[in-house]
Amino acid sequence: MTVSRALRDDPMVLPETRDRVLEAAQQLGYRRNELARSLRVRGSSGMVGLLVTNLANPFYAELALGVETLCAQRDMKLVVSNTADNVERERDLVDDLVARRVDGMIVVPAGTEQRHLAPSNLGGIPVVLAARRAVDIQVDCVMLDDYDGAHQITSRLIEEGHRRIAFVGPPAAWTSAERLRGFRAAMAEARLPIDEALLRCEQRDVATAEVAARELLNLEQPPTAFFCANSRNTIGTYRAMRAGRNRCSLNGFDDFELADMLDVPVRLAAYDTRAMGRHAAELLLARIQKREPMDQLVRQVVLPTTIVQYGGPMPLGS
Amino acid sequence: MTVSRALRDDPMVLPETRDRVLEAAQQLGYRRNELARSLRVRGSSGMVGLLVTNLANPFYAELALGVETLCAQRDMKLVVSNTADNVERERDLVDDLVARRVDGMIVVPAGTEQRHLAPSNLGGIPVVLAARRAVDIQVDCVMLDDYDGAHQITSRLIEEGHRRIAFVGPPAAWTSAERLRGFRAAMAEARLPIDEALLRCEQRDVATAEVAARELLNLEQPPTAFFCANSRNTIGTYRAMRAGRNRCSLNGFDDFELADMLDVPVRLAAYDTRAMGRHAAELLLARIQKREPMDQLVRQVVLPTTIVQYGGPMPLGS
DNA sequence: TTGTAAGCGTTATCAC
DNA sequence: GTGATAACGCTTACAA
Repeated sequence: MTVSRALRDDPMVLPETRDRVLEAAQQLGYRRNELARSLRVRGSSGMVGLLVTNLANPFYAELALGVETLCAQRDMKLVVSNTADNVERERDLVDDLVARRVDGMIVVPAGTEQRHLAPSNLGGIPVVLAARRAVDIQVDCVMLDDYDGAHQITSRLIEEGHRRIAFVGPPAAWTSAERLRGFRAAMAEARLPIDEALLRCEQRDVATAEVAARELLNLEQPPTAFFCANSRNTIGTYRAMRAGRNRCSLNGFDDFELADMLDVPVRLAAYDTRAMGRHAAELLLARIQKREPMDQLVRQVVLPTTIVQYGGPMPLGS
Repeated sequence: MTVSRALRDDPMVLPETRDRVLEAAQQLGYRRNELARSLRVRGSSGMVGLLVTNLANPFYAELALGVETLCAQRDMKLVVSNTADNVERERDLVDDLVARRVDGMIVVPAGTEQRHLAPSNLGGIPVVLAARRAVDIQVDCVMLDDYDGAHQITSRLIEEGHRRIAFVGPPAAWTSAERLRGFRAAMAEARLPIDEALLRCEQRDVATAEVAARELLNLEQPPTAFFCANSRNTIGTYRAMRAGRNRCSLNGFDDFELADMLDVPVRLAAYDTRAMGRHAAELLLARIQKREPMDQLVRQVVLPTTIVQYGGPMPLGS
């Protein structure tokens, strides 16, 4: 008992005793068993769960780092898993995190089926959604102003005279859908028709994006500009443009390394991914520490995007 | 007790009873407490620790994904932390992983001071080192043939007639030191002197690498070729070359996205990072399952590098 | 096939 | 200030 107190820096123990205990522990290589501790002290396993769709994507890696940084400050450990955009798997992983009694979790939801993320299914463990919006559930989330970023970029293209603008992006997980919505809205506001043949939303990686872009470039009436809904698609499109020696306007979502070094001007809706991770962690840690019931009042953080332009003037339309 | 058995799929329970239990559990949203379970069943918290130096570095993100993939197959969870190349922090994190009774851990050691990673200090928990060599301790590790990759690249440069070759890299953590050793060896074999003014080993990120490369390019006798010890330095050097409109031979370690799209030819010692993560996880899982004492026989996996060349013929020396 | 008792390593509570 | 006792939720061993 005294050992327990000493290791916990409880003031109810003589400094001398404390020192003797610590020394003995040192000698024996003794370490308090955190498993046993968390079993007794409920609501403090000292672990936070993080579920992302693809760890190797620089985007989520940055997000993870942001989360980790903040958690590390509070001496909390991160349990990270990959959902691979699979809702089934996500459900299982969430389940496991609950069973492990993590103090909270941050999830990039794989889909719009999110019932398993509702507070009532988590035994009171707080959740924060990141990067994607909550659908039909009341939980904190931090996301990007996807709609606005897409709207801004599209509007600029229209101002520059573009009429045939292609949209290439990943399957319509929420963020991509929002970006498409911003694109459509900007076109509608300018009373421009959308050629559905110029919309391609199935590309998850660079290789498939390149194929899709090439097909678009080979159309009888190719687009004069591309709006790519994420970095994978921007890079794939760039590859296709370069291979075909095409010269149209390249625009996209997400900044990426070397974007400013391409031999084609690029305009991007950029943002601070790491900050997003930090914000998510902040929301979560606030819930954890204040022990607020999850149904308190839901907080939403929407981070802005910044339009950046690399490599000289953008090609004009028509 | 029967519940415990039913949830564990113990055959010693009537199928009917089992079904009733499972249904009730479903109804009540009951989940077995994994913390309590791991407390009783020693050596199976179902968690693996992963310590990397920088999560946001695509290199480690890929490594993490490789590890995660394999662990997920065995239904093990990953506790990931960032050491930020800080040995003190690494020591604390290792300590915490031991206290959490992880089933094993994979560590990218921050330095050469690795006593805290020796089996005797881990209470029997197996470790595998990744990416960097074990120093003065007997543990499994999986690494790259850093020496050979650097040697090959340098040799080619010499064949191409280069005499003034600059080496730019991060501080001499093991991998960088090995690469420098390979560089020196190739030069020595060709009986070429090394101009120590062309060696810069302090750059951890792209920005500082760019500065270092610019300084080298501004020397009275600038190098005719660069050998960069990692992707951060390769990219930084590329930026400096491009800004200065210099045209010398660009070579480096690590493949990276868009390397093939630069407007300068590049030669790289490339390798499969994800495979490295998988190998590390395989070694670890083997130890975990076989419950081999850590001092059994140490396994080392050395992964080869492949020289790739992008963007046409490389500039010749002299 | 099911239930009982003990114990995993810690901490809350209450005596001393 | 220190120590005994019970309890956290589970599983192993054994009895019913």
